[in-house]
Amino acid sequence: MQTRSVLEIVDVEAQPLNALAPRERILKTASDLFYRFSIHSVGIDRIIAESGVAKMTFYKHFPSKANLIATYLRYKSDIWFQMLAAATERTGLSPLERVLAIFDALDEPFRSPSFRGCPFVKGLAEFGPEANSPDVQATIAFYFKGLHEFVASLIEPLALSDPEKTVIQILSLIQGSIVMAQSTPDPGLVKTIRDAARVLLEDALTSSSET
Amino acid sequence: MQTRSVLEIVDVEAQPLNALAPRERILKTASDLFYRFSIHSVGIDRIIAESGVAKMTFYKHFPSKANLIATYLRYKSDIWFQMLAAATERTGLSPLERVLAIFDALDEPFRSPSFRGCPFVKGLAEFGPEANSPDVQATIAFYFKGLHEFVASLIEPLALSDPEKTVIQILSLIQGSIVMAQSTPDPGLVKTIRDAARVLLEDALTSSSET
DNA sequence: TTACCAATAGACAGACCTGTATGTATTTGC
DNA sequence: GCAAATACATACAGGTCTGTCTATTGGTAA
Repeated sequence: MQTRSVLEIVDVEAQPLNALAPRERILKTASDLFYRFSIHSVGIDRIIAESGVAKMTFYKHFPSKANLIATYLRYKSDIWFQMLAAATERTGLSPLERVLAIFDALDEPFRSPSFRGCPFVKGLAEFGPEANSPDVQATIAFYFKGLHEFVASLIEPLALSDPEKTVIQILSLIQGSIVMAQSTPDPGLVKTIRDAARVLLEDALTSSSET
Repeated sequence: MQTRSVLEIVDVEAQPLNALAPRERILKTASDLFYRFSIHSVGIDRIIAESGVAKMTFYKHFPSKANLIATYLRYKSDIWFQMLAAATERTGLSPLERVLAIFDALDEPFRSPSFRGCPFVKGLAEFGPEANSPDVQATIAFYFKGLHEFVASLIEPLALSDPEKTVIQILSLIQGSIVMAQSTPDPGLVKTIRDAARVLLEDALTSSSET
C-alpha cells in the first residue's frame, strides 16, 4: 500500500514496465517503439505484445492507433517542455544565460545512445500536410507553436529591436543542432552551437543598443 | 527522331510523365509520392498505378522496394547537389558570398507549395539506425557526408583558425532553416537565416585575424 | 517474315495491418 | 464475501502489403 502510493508520484519514465497500470504500460511501450523505429513501421500487435496487454484492453484505453500516436506525441512534448523549463528557470541566470541554457539542456539527450532526433520532425515526416490524421497533425503543430512561444518568452527580456528575428535564428539553431546530432555524431556539437547562439545574441544586443 | 534526342538531353524533372521511359516514369512518380506522403505509407501498387506501368515492368527495373527507395534518395541527392553547385559556383562571388549563396538557393524551394522538408531527414525518420535496410541507410549517410564536405570546401578558402566549427554552425543553420520552413511558414525566413550566417562568418573571420 | 525482347494485364500467395467479437480470469469497491 | 468493472487470451474479418507467376501484346532488328 505504501509502495503503491510512492509509485504513483514518481515519474512514469523511470518505472519498470510491469509496475505500471496498463494504460501507462501501453503508452511507454508505444513511445519507445515509435521513437526507435518510426510510427508507420510499428503495428498495434507489436505494441500489445511488448506491453503485455490484451488487445481489448488496448482499444479500451486508446480508441484507435491515430489516438495513440497523438497521445505519444503529446507525451513527448510534455516531457520535453518540462525539461526546457527546468533548465531555463534556474535561479541566478541572466536573461542571456537563460537562452543559452536551452543548448546546455540539449547536451545530455544528444549524448544518449537512444537519441533518435526530434519526435516532431519525425512525426512531420510521416504525417505531413497531406496525411489524413487531424489529431496527430494538431499535436505536432501544438509542439512547434509551443517551442516558438517558449523561445520568444526567453528572448523578450533582452528588449531587442527585432526580437522575432532572433527567435527564428535561435529556433533554427535548436532544430538544426538536433538534426546534426542525429545525422553526424560529434561530442563537441552543443558547445559549437551554443557559441553560435551567443554570437548571434550578442550581435542582436549590440545592434539594438546602437539604434 | 529529333524530338526523341531532344527529350533525352532535357532534364527529366520537367518532362510530362507519358513522355518518359518506364524506368524514369516509375522513379519520378515514386519520388513525388514518397516525398509528399512519406515512404512507408506509399505502396508499390500505388506507384505502379500512378506511373501507368505493369507490375512486372517495375520489378524488372527495381528488384525491390528498398532498391527503389535508395534510388529515389540518390536521385534527390543528385538534384540537390547540382542546385547547390550551380548557386555557389557563379563567377564574381567572394568566398564569403559563396557560403551565403547556399541560403539564397534555399529561398525558391522554401517558397514552393510542394516543399515538404529535407528528404534525407525524412528518410532518417523512417529508416533510422534500427532499420534493416543497408542500401537506404547508406544513401542517407552519403548525403549528409556529401553536404558536410561541400560546406567544408566553401569554408576552407576563408582560412579560419577553426574551420570545422564554422562548418558545423553553417550546417546547423541549413538543416534548422529547412525544419523551420517545413514547420513554420515565414516568407522572411531565408533573409533571417542568411543574416545569422553572415554574422557567424564575420565573427569567425574576425577571431581568426586577431590570433 | 521471323525471332526476340520489353511492356502490359491481372491473378495469386503469404504475410502483415487495424479493429471486432467471444469468452474467461482477475482485480477492485462496497 | 459479492458484484461489477477491468484485464486477460485468442480467433477472426476485411483489407493492404510485397513480390511472383502466367499469358498476351507490340515494336524492332536480322
